[in-house]
Amino acid sequence: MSGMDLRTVSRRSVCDEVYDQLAGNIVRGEVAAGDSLLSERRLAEVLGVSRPIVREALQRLAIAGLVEVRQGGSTTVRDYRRHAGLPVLAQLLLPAGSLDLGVARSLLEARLHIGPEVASLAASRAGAALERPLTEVLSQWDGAADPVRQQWHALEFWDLLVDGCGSIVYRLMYNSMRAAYEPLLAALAPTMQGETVSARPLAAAVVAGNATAARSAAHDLLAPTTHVLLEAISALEG
Amino acid sequence: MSGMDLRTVSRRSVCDEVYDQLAGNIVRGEVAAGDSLLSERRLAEVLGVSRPIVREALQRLAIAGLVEVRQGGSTTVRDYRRHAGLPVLAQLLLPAGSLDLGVARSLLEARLHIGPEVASLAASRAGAALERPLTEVLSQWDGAADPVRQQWHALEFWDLLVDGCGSIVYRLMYNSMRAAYEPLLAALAPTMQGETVSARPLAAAVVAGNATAARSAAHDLLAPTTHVLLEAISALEG
DNA sequence: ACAACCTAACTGGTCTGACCACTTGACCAC
DNA sequence: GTGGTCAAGTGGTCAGACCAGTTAGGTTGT
Repeated sequence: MSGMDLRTVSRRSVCDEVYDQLAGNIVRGEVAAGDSLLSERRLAEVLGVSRPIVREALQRLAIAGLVEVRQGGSTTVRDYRRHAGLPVLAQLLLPAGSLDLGVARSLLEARLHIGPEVASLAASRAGAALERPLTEVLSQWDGAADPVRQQWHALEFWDLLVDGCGSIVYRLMYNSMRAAYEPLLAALAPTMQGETVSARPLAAAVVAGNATAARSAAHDLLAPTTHVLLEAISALEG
Repeated sequence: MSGMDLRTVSRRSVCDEVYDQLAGNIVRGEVAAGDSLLSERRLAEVLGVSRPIVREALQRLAIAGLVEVRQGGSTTVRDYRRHAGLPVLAQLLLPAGSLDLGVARSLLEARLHIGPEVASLAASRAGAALERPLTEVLSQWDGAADPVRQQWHALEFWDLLVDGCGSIVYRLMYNSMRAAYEPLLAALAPTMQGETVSARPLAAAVVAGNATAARSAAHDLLAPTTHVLLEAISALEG
């Protein structure tokens, strides 16, 4: 049994499919901002689904900020750079199955800037209260066999820090950024492996309640892999 | 005509109403994470709308990360702290018409930490290219009669900086944070008025391409109002 | 020619009722 | 216990209809 490596089956509904197709066309720029979408009835016909399903997908696009729906008029594409929320990052990072390098760079930069702040806040606000959960996650992290499993524990580690920093804004940011990152996790796990050894000093600083030490420890953890990946991106861009 | 102060009529659809009711119940904690929602048919009956409308609202809740829908099983409430994206901030900041002070504090802190970074990046990446648009917005900002109009120009000012920083992540964060802030804009405008005088030095540093000066200028702009508001929040909390 | 009006043909918004696919839990046989 | 079976309830999808708002083009009056 232990070697079977099962995972939950993906159960994509028709609505998911429609949403992904439309969202993909928008973020890949195949329809420009201001353009009108086909009418709901036409879309239903073209996609071979019923109109309620098209509408459900359009509702999702609308609250994501990718389209604007007006009764009587046609549904138009919005400029996602101006109106979309952070969760759209996931679509932008992997627009057509391949990584968008500019988006990836932007994500790495933000991580490097916000991560240390989160660690600092967690140290001053949660401090010793994080001792037990952090050591628990750290031991699992060290014990993890392959880099992918390590990465999952790394995310859980940051999850604790983000909770500890007591900021709902950083919490929600983390959720959106994590959701964008997870599809890449397996591919990036080997590179990220270097962060493992720096986690203990960070945890120690946080538990000690030393905000400045936590900030710099977090920077020390994030900076090396950040720079490696940024250089790799520069190289790929030519 | 000039004194009529018209605004676009709000045209709330039934679906919007259902969404707001359900989202409000969730973020106000009136239903706990893990609880099951009523079935779609029951909700339709209770709310007096048709099932397709209930479904559209549920789709929106689902991609917002507030509920989880599973075919065959019941729709359950998720822990928004763990799964919701940044746009939910808008609902959390004004959950029942009155401000949530903890969320507001968190938002102010994040603004103070990220704003200077955005200014710094804009200085090093856009620099002189921002001269014309920034001076234009600044003149409008100064010329604005009342504090509310000033705030709208202030947002436009930051809009330019966020564009100039060349980071899609900060751009999307800004969109979500701005959307949460806008309903409060009128109430906070008098307090924010103090930021007006600090905008010119910030613009000058950015246009000069001086990243460190831009960072500190942005901090000088944001810090005073941030501290005033944080103290006001502390006072209100007792 | 021009302006105002009006109508027809779109658009999205909502409803109804039906059927399918899936999950759950209870019951039953082994 | 273990596994099979089944019924009830859930979400997933569909079809077709009608309401409500927008838009464009034609009509009318001047």
